[in-house]
Amino acid sequence: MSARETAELLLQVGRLVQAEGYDGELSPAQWMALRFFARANPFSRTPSAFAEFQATTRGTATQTIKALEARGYLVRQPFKTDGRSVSLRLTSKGKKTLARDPFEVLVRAMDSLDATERTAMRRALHQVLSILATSDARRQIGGCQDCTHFGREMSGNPPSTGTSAAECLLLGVPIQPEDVGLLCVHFQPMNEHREDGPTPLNPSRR
Amino acid sequence: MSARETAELLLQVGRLVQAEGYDGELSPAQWMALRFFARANPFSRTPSAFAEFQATTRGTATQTIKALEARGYLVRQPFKTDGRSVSLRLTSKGKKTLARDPFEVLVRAMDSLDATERTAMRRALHQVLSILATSDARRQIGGCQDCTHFGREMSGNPPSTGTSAAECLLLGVPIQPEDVGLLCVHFQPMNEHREDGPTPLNPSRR
DNA sequence: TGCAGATAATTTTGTTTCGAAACTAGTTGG
DNA sequence: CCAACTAGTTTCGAAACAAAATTATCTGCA
Repeated sequence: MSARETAELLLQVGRLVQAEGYDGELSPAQWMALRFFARANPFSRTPSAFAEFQATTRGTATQTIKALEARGYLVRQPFKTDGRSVSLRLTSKGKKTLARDPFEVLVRAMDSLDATERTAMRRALHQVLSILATSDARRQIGGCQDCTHFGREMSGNPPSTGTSAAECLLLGVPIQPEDVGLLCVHFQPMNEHREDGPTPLNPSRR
Repeated sequence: MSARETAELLLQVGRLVQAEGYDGELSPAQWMALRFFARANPFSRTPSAFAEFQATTRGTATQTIKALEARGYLVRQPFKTDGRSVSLRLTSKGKKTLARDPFEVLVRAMDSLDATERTAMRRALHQVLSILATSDARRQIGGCQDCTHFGREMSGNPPSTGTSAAECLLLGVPIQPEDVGLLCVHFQPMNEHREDGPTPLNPSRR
């Protein structure tokens, strides 16, 4: 019983925040895109990554992005290494706008919880999210901290003074310290490896 | 920092569950309506109440309801006491459908949490919800348990064997025991009374 | 090398959702 | 009996959306 009640509360909060998104300036989907591109790491600032994050199709994602681009919130930049991909970046207007994100009311609400409560909530949400993701064969997107592919290699010989270099074991490339906390499409949660081979990046939605 | 992270997780869960709603049979808004009318008390089975619950406009609510009605999930019944109001009720088809609610995956996910975690989460969500509601001058909707207008009156003289009759102090009418847990438009949360007189039921949205 | 198949993004199409505003009809209070 | 209010509906235009087709690019393999 309590499970259903809690689930309903969660849904209700989600709905309220969503409704908050219709603030005249941007739509909920557009806010989400702005948030995503602000927090995605360099590998992941693409329409496809956003589509996956938003649990929608690439077509829809493209349209959302196009609208933001046309109004000067985002700029695109082709990848050097892959001519098909494009990288989206927030303009200064985009960054400034993000400060007015209606979602901030939720952040403030969270802030008013005491620390233990908030921690419990975060852990619980984390678990719920991973259950949802597996039950629906949907990939989740997260940062390096909890990712299987994250590796740290000590360099510098005196261990006490050595610096640790972050690296993505999947791509075999170094990771800038400031990028560790950012969202990544290649995110693979710890302790639940899948056996279906290389990452399927084009999920057939229902 | 942790506040923002937690808020983002919450939003993400909300988004996933929302996407879950597109299951071919009904839309997310329609699922929500079905859930609402299944859980609303007799006072509250109206389009206006649903609009408020869903944090949307009455126009939009009407359309959602109309679609469900046309397809046999809901039936309408005019109020006897007020010729303007209508009361919506789930048909047996509607009830049967609710068993397939995609939202159930969230309930199951909640169920897999251990009890203390779930309780913490519920308390936290509760608090977040009331903060959001006040910050946006939006009414929340809940059941009698936490409502200011809820009164219990002892009847039957030997106190040990007496039965308690539930009553709504706002409307001055008795409440059936089975209705106590249901959602009510007139819900007024405990310990945060407002001073703006009688309930404003037609909030000008933004 | 050349070609088949996969992938990234976009375009297109038709449906659905949504908010806003206008509108109808019933109600309430003076 | 009339003005103000309220419940619900209708209409409209702007989006969000999924689905499918399209283009350009990349990758693997023969």
